[in-house]
Amino acid sequence: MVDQAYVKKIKAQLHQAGFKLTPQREATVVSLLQNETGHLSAEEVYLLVKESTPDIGLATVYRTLEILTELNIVNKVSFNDGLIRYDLRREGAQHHFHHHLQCMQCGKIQEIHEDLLHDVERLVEQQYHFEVQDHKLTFQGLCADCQRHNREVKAAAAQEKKE
Amino acid sequence: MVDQAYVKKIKAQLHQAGFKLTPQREATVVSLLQNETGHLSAEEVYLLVKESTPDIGLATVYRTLEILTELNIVNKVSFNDGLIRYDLRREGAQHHFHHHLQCMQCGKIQEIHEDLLHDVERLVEQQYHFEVQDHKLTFQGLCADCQRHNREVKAAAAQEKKE
DNA sequence: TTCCATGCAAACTATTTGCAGGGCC
DNA sequence: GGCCCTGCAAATAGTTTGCATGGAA
Repeated sequence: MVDQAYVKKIKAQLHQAGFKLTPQREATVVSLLQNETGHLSAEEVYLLVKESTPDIGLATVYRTLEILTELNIVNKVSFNDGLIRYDLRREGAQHHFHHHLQCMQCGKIQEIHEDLLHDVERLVEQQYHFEVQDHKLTFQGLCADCQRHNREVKAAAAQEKKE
Repeated sequence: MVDQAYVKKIKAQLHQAGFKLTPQREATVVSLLQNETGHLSAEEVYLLVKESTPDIGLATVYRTLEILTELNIVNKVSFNDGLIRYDLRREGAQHHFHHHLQCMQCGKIQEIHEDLLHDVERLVEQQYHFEVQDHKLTFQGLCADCQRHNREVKAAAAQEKKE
């Protein structure tokens, strides 16, 4: 279920930076991998890790997430709910962090892994002389499910009016 | 210095939503307008407003910023420093929130008011069936000043090596 | 032994809330 | 009078830090 090769790679990255992959850190990484698109907060990661490693402390989770952020294995993201959320970069996604679709009705967060910004980044570099290293892009709007749901509600209301 | 017509418009928006433009609220709006690209935190807004309205409370600033957010006059933004920052939407920028360039070296935040995402949004709507209402886009990298600075440092180091 | 890493608890910081008072319609 | 708004202080919530302990090299 979890990509062991990726865990190994992360272990190597930690070692190279002078950190060890302790059982707590490994359990944290595994939880993140098992919820790759979960956009988990520190607390949520903590609760998940606790299932496999019950006596881990919340502070350790915070410290691990901080290390993973430093190593650019995860990115901090925020969807304006007051929490920092931790989002795993995909293996190999060195220069292209994925994009998000945030539904303002149901709150669901979808991911887009296609690189949509290549041309825009070239333009920014040329026009604003800004050297782009990374980006964060979130679209806010209505997901397909909520659009359908709204259409149905609207149709039902029209029907009722007619009767 | 401050666009009075815009203040009036905001006043009208508040009224329409059932709020009053009290002196405290007006002072807060004016401070935001005077620092349109300042990406101020609540605390920073508070300190600025205090200059003109010394006995305003921090809670009032928070409450005002919350109202302005609801009315889509400001947007909350976050640059991963743990603070919520409040960014004035431009008058008329109903459907297009501006973009940000965040320099990872000096921390400066630049704004881009050109709409760069029109085509990308069409693509998202067609391909992902997501109805885009708004977006948040931040590029992270090196601003022109820091690039120049780095080149100079590098050149000086090379020069020193030669001598 | 040395050094990193841990869990716990305390500290800290940003933000929110409760409440009594005050002003305006 | 009723209602919204305010300032203050207290409460809350997320995150960070200090410290004594423990384990691996």
